[in-house]
Amino acid sequence: MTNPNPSPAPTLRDVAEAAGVHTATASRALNPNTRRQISAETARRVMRAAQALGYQPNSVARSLKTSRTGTVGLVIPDLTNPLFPPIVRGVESVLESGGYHVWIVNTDNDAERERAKIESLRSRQVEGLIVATARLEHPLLRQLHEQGVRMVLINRQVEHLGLPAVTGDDATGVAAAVRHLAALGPTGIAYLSGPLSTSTGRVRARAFRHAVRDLGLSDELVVECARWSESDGAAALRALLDRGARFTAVVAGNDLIALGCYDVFAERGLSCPGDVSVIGFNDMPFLDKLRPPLTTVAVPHHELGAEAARMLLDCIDDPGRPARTLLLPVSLVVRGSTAPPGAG
Amino acid sequence: MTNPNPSPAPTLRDVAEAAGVHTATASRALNPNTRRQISAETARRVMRAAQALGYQPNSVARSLKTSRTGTVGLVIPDLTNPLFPPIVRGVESVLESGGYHVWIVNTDNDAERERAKIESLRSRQVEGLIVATARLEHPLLRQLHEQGVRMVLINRQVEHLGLPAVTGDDATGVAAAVRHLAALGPTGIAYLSGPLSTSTGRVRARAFRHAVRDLGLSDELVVECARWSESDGAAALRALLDRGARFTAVVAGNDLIALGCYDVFAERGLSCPGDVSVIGFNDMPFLDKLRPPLTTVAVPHHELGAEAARMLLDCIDDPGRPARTLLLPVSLVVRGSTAPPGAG
DNA sequence: TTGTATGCGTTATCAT
DNA sequence: ATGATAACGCATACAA
Repeated sequence: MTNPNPSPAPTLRDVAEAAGVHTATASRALNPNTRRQISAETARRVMRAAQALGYQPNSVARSLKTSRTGTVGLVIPDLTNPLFPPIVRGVESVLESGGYHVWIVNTDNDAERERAKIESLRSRQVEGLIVATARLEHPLLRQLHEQGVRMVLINRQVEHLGLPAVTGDDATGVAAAVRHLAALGPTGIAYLSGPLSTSTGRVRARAFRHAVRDLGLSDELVVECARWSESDGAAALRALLDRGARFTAVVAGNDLIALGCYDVFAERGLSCPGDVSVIGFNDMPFLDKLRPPLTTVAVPHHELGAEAARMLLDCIDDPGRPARTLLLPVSLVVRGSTAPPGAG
Repeated sequence: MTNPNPSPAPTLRDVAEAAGVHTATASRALNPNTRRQISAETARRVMRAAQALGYQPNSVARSLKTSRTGTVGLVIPDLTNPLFPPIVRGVESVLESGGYHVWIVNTDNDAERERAKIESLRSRQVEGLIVATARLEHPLLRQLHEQGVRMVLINRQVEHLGLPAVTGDDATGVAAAVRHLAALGPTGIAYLSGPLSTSTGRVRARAFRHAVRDLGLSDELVVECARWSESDGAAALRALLDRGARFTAVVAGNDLIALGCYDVFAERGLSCPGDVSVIGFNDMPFLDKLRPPLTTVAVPHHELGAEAARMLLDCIDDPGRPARTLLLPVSLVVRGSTAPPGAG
């Protein structure tokens, strides 16, 4: 049953010999596009031989010959962040129907690892890249762009680079969050920002300042988190509390940062939403089952991935086409973590 | 800035010409293993030329020549299940330090998609497979095994196939869960099983029956879920309640099924753990923030992935080595979803 | 319709 | 130490 020493995989040559034709003929018979050049009879013979031998074309050889691999790379900062798997699925759903295969790599938010992984993707001749790790300053992406690498950014952008990108409408989402909190009653609103080295962090933070100022509120209560993580969110909120800031509502840069607030509430004996309301960003799975259920801004992650994939296919088909930025609509999802101050 | 028509990537030949040597010499100079055959002087010249041209070796061509791709495939049923990303990370961490790259594919729990993806991986000449989609009856995996494909199963096994596998110690975990519930007081315990077409489903269900029988309790309260999902878990619990079953505790086949129970509790006005205790399996992220925090059995997913990767490396190094099954220890994590009947 | 010949970019086996 | 040559498996321009 076990077969430690399998016979080598059959090649096109084996098929051709079995069918009594030349490899060129076999190649044409096996390829749907060229099959019509071949008599139906020989085509059948070849295909039968291939079937019998269990022939599977060697994509490596084919790619070398055609200089087309039919693969694109997808660069993700952290697959364990629930935000990204739906993006992956969206990307795959479109690219697969376009005949492409997706090579997912994880960078762990590490620039050196990112460099190595992208280098590996390129050496494997991917035909394009979908990148979710962009920072505002990103020499590597800049360089790739200058080298003519087909590339679409997702969720985040690079400054002054004119790269095609698909993101959620962060500014509108943050504004909606702030308005929702303000409508609950007079209040001070704090903002726990994601890293300002990313466009997402920067855009949301700026939108927060604008939104609170428009309402005549203070825009001073802002703390930056070093990473988009629970622990950094917790640290930021602790810092805010420790400096004696007065507020009854928190907007978090994303859901993970909001979850960090939950930890601090427990530590400090604060009730949410009674003492402090919190609002997240992304609407990652299972937020409705938290204590309390987290109010958040829903971003259509699957669609984000799908649209980015479509854009990449367009880039590959027509390299000269101008770069577009697509902003997908977001929506406020009100749950139990926001309420009028002093209520519940 | 934009470069729609980039110059073609430099090849080894370009480097050789620039350095004034033959391609063979350039190849040897650039490869750390063969560099010592070359004079230090020419090696330097070649490497400098490569640097200057921005040369990157073409892995496709190299793979064709060496018949080694340095890649392995990782077959995942559903990346959006929070259980799998940590496994992916574990696999990657080991394989990368072994010089391999991981190609992740998502099957969406669909057999046809699985077949297509694995075929694609094979045509791309992956050197081995780590498979997390196994069913007890799995003709495709059986066939691959007979063809001598190097393969390690993770989390689930195939019946009667003697494939190397790494899983959590499900039976011990379920037994611990049942004992925990029994210790809380006299009670009827129900079991919401995962699909019995998977080894994980089968092993856990059997362990449940044994555990309750050992305690002199009924083993009749078992319902099978068609999939490992929240909605199927909810449906199973509804079915149990609708047939008037009497129980004060539920063991769920995994955490998602347990989350489905939360939905039904809300629908039917049941309090957890007051009316019914629930216990999950896996300890996926964020369970501690649920209402109530979910008691569960923690499985070391990262380690699962890492060990499977080590096993695969062993299989590749020594194809003749006998298949081993590795059972990693699990641990009960008691949180708020379990309590003595009628309490809190 | 089919066969012949060539080359994709690289490495390995010969020579020298 | 380096160069010449061939070959990996396949697809295609060209010839027949």
